[in-house]
Parts: sequence; structure tokens; C-alpha cells
Amino acid sequence: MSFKRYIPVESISELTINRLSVYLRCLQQLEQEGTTTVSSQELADRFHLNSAQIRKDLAYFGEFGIRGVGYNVTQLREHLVNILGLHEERRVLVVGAGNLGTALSHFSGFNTGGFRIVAILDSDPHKVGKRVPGGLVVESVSDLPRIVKDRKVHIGVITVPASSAQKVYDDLVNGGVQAVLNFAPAQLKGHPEAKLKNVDLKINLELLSFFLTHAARMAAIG
Amino acid sequence: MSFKRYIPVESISELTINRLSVYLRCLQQLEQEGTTTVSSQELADRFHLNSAQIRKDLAYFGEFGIRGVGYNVTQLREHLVNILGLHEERRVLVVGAGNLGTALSHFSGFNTGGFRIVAILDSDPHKVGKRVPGGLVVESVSDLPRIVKDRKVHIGVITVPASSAQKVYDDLVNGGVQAVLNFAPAQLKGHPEAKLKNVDLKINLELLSFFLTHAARMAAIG
DNA sequence: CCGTGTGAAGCTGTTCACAGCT
DNA sequence: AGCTGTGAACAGCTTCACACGG
Repeated sequence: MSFKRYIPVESISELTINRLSVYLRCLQQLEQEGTTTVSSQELADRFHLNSAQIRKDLAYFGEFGIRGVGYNVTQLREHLVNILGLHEERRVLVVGAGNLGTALSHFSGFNTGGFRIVAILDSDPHKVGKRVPGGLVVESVSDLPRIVKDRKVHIGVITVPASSAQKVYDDLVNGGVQAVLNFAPAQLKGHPEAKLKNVDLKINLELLSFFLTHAARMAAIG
Repeated sequence: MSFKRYIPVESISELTINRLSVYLRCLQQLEQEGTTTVSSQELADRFHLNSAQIRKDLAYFGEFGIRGVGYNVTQLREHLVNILGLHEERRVLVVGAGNLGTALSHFSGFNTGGFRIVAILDSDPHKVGKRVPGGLVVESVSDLPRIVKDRKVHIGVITVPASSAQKVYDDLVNGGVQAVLNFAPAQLKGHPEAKLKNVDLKINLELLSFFLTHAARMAAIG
């Protein structure tokens, strides 16, 4: 119920936060199935997780369980929603109306659960003004500062080529955006005032290629 | 040239492999700029990396540098291509012709550098037979085993809803696919004979939401 | 008893710092 | 001299195992 505020949130690992999202998914599923109470062991068995890790991850934020019983599914889900900040709407700006940016702008995962794409931008005059699937009209990247301000953008998503990613990132941060998701295969110089998360889809294929090349036998726990 | 050590590949971390991909990108850029030699320190400064880590990562696979000088850019790039297995073509099958699957099937990152999408499947009869941007025609998921066998699929990409992800994964592995990239927000039960890599795009937004929430709270507290 | 919450142990990943080679 | 390659120190993450409270 009450957050243990004496632990600085900076000290909590990204790995833990990512697992909280996973636990949230699991609880949503259990809730839909009508389960009201679950133990860490049941969660672990059902979803191939580790029970001690579940308890440790949750313990960073409070005492949500009942000893001898387990966790109330609905209450724990609500706690996780609050911890992850998913109770408020997060407005997302996509920069780069190529293949990936266009897909993400109407990807259900980016338009549900508290997130909403408020604009998609591109530097190509031929793309500006065109409507993308999902209903948004591509706007000019030169309007980035105005759009960030007027639409109170929380999160910037970079899907431009690597060569222009740093400039877009700098513009986003200068415009006041505090969180950026970068899909460009570029090693960006990070600003201390904005959280930067890099996601490189191709790296995952290259990882699999490595395993195909070297592995006769490889564990499949991902 | 030869892999000097007989360290079992299982002992090398995914984190190291992912960084090898990053180093490869950096070297490709340096090569295009005409740089012939680079030290680990120069690489680190230029691309915001750690020089000791670069040397340690490379050392798992051999001695590629010259003491007192650094690394030959072209040679090191070639070594990384070989280590990651990018010298052979990797045939990729996308299962799920929704938003994300369609985008990935013609995403440049999935059709260059040794990777090639050979088919895209869906269970929806209305989608089967339709041509997606990029030129592929959607085929039926019921043909999965035949397609995997005939087109010698190396890597399966799952972009179906979470509820059907486990079945698709099982079918891929039973068909002989040894590497699977899963975009569905599901906790799959892994098969030991196939490498499974989970990528959940929404988790990244939720991570950023967590940081935004924390940043706001810190500002409010002072 | 039972399952949570948690110190402690064990393990993994990163960084340091320097011997050794060019 | 200069930079790599690497043992050793350090830091961070996971798992264990049990005291504690319901």
C-alpha cells in the first residue's frame, strides 16, 4: 500500500521494472480468468518465472502480499499500474514516418493501456500531409518543438535513419521531452535530463544468427 | 583468424553478443569514412562505449588487435561478421500478418545484412492471398510445416496475438526451426532445442512511463 | 502450517590496472 | 612508447533458505 520511499528509485534496476510489466500481463490474464488470489509460486509455475524474484521485485515497492495466503490479484495489478505510472495518459510522438514508424503509430501496443500516439512526423515533403493507417496525418519535423509543447508530449519515439537520430534526440530533449525510445541503430550521446532507451530490432536477429552458427545445443529460456 | 579458445559458446552472455552487433555497426561506419585502424579507446570515445569492455568482449573470440597499434577496421569487421554468422543467408519466416508482422516483413533491417524474409503467414482467410508491401503474398498458417521445410527457414518471427503464440512457437520448433523471435506479450514455455528471444515493444514504453512518474514525483518532493 | 519478505550466499557482469607484446 | 589482453577487484543481479506474521 505505502511505497517504501527510503529506497531511492534510481537504485532499482531496469531489469526489475521490465519484470513488473511482465507480472502485470500475467495478473491481467489471471483476473480475466476469474482468479482472485495467487501465490508467488503459482505465478512462477504458471508463467515460467522465479518465485523468489517475484517477491524481491515487489518488495522494492511495498508489502503487497498476505503471509500464508499470497497476493490479491486485482489489488496487486492496481499496485503495478500505479508503480509503472500507467494510470495517467502518456502522449507519444513518433518521429520518422518510414516503414517502422508508420507501423508503430497504429500498433495496438502503442495506443492502449495509457499510451496514445499524438503525432507522426517526417522530414520528407512528399510524406507530409499524407494520412497513415490509423488516421494520423504526417506532419513536418520542422514543427517538432511546437507539437511537443502544444500536445504536451511525454515520450518521443525515434524511427529515423541512424544518421539523423542524434539531431532528433537533441531536438526532443531541448523541446522538453523527458523520455525517448530510439529504434535507430545509432549510439546516441545521452542527455542527463531525459531517459533514453535504445531498441534495435536487427540486433535480435543477429543474436539468433550467432546461436544458429555456434550452437549445437542451446538453452531456450528467453 | 582462428578462434583461439575453446570456451563453450553457452558461457558467453547475450549482453556480449549484442555488443558485438553494436561494434559491427561502428566499424561499418568507420570503414565508410575511410578509417583503417582504430584503438579500443578511440572506438569508446567516438561511440560512447567502454574500452575495457570492448577488449574483453573481443577476447572471448580471439586476439584481433595489435599491441601498441589497435585494430584493423576491415579485418575486425570481417571477424565480427563471421562470429555472428552473418556471412551466410538467414531465411526468416514471419507468422502473423497484422500490423507489426506486415511492417517487419518489409522492414529494411530484416531484409539486409544476410537476412531475408521468405514468407509471411496468417490464420485469417481474408488476409491469405493478399499482397503486402514489399511483394510477399500472405500464406496460410496451416502451411507452416511445409513452408519451413521447403524454404529451409532458419528463424521464425512470431507476431500473432499472445493467445496463439505458444502454439505457433511449438509448431515452428516441431518443424525444425532452431531460432525464434517472439514479439507476442506471452510467457512462452521454451524448448531446449531452439533458441527463443522475447521482444516486447510495449515493455519499453512502460519502462519510460515508470521513469516519467518517478521524475515527476522527485520534482514534486523537491 | 503456509507463503511472504529478506538477509546472506552465490553467481554474473563490469571495470580496473598492469604485464607483456609490437 | 603505446595498446592489447587479462587476472583481480568490484559491482550488480539472482537464488537460497528461513524468520516472521497471518
